[in-house]
Amino acid sequence: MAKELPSRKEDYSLWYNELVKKADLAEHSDVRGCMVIKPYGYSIWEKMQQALDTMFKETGHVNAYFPLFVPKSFLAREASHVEGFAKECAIVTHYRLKNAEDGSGIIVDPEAKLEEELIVRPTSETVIWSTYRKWIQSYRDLPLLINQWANVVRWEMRTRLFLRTTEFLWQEGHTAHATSQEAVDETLQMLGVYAQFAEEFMAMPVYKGKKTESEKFPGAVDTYCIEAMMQDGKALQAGTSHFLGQNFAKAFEVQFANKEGKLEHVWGTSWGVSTRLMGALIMAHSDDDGLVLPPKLAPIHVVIVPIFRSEDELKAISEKADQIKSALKKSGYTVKFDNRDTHKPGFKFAEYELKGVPVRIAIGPRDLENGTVEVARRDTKEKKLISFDAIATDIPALLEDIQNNIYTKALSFRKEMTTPVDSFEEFEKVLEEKGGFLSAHWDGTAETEEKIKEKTKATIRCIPNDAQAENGTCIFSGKPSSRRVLFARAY
RNA sequence: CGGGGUGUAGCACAGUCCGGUAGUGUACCUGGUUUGGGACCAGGGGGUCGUAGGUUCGAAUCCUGCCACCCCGACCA
Repeated sequence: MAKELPSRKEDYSLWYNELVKKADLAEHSDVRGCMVIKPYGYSIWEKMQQALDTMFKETGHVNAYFPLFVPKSFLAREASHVEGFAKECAIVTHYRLKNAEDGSGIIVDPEAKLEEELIVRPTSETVIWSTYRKWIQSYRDLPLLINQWANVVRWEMRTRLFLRTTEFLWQEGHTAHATSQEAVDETLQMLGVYAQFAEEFMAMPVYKGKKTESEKFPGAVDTYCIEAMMQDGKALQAGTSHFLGQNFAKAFEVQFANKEGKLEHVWGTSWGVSTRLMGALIMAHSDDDGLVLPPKLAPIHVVIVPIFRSEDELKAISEKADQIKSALKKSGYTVKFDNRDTHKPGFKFAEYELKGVPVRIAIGPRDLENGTVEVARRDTKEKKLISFDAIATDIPALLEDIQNNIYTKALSFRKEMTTPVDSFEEFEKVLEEKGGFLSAHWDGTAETEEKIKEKTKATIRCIPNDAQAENGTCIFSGKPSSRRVLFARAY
């Protein structure tokens, strides 16, 4: 049929692309590398935003908004930062168009060249730290705990819906502190917030850890991340939290007077998650029938599909549906009653499965007679009849069960896909045959990391925060190592 | 930026080798019959064939330039 998806096992990329389009989440736009997030996809992103925003506020942060444009000179102030982002910047050079004199159309007016080019922000550290300079004078101004919801542009060579687009939506937190310890604590706190969000809301287990020197954020002292496992055995970096040390404070001369009246540079952090989380959500749970949404992020929790032959039947069913709707609304659930008579029930069943609605209730003449409804859950596709009176208690319990079930499923999948390996032969073999995370000893050098990447395309995803001390030898160089790190091929 | 591929109706594609004025499926519209897992029948509307130029009586088709997108690398949230 028209909306059938390709098999997930056969071609994961194709399956992913088709699912994103057919479930009405997003599509490629006519603009290079950019994406249109469609209303249904955006409503899921809004649920994510809400949950995250609440968590940010609970940890003392407030929202603000900073400019889209970064003067070129700002970017240049932090050496490693500019080096990291220089290759992928969109640059505004002119501010006016005009009609071509030969009538060939609209051209850039060469007279309107900017004296200093403006970079479309790839991230906002530079704009924000140049502002913080004005805001921070004394220890009394600290800590400064600000988050921004924004769009950023990174001119990537190759793009993929949600995972890597030229423009993407995200949140970026930027904080300033009086002491190093406080900034480190903040960095780890926000990493914890991300991990909690991924696990509790997205039902997606993540490893928390630290990036290696070569993988860390340009301008950071330390980069921490959460890493998730996708169903095809590739890892996905789902969020990052950076301890910036005094790097940006020094670059932008942000100093404060401490209690002794001495000037000190402030300590910074930044942390972000993006619409990439949408890609993670899709790839963590969905199947060949379409999207599988965790109830906590589903824009529609329950859809009611009526099965009817006549107007009278529809009317009787509608009454029941309204009762269900208001009962579940009281418990905070969103219910959709799809009473369209332009589509058959079978079509609707398939459509809501494609869109990942966690619970479907079907009501037909038989149910009206027996005082029942048919309840189908999206995650396992199980169907059962329950009595009409049980809905108000059974459905909330079912939704909770779905949330737990998909988390448990993802967790056991990740466990299965995390393999300790002790030799390079084994490393290559497991990577090729099974994929997933490989827990292995590494000598700590960038050279070894790079060579393994060259040979296998696997990178060190992180040094897990909870890695236990364990003496071993590096799988590649044979040199001594004191703990295992996580390798994987990644998106 | 290197290597490969594709641009034809909203979407998916055929037609291109061998030039003769636009097709199929699906979606859409109308009418009817249907409705417990993606309905069926009949009728209908919709296309500057990516773009600019060239060859020709005649170009979706041949030639040249340009543009866009996709896949594989390098880069990355």
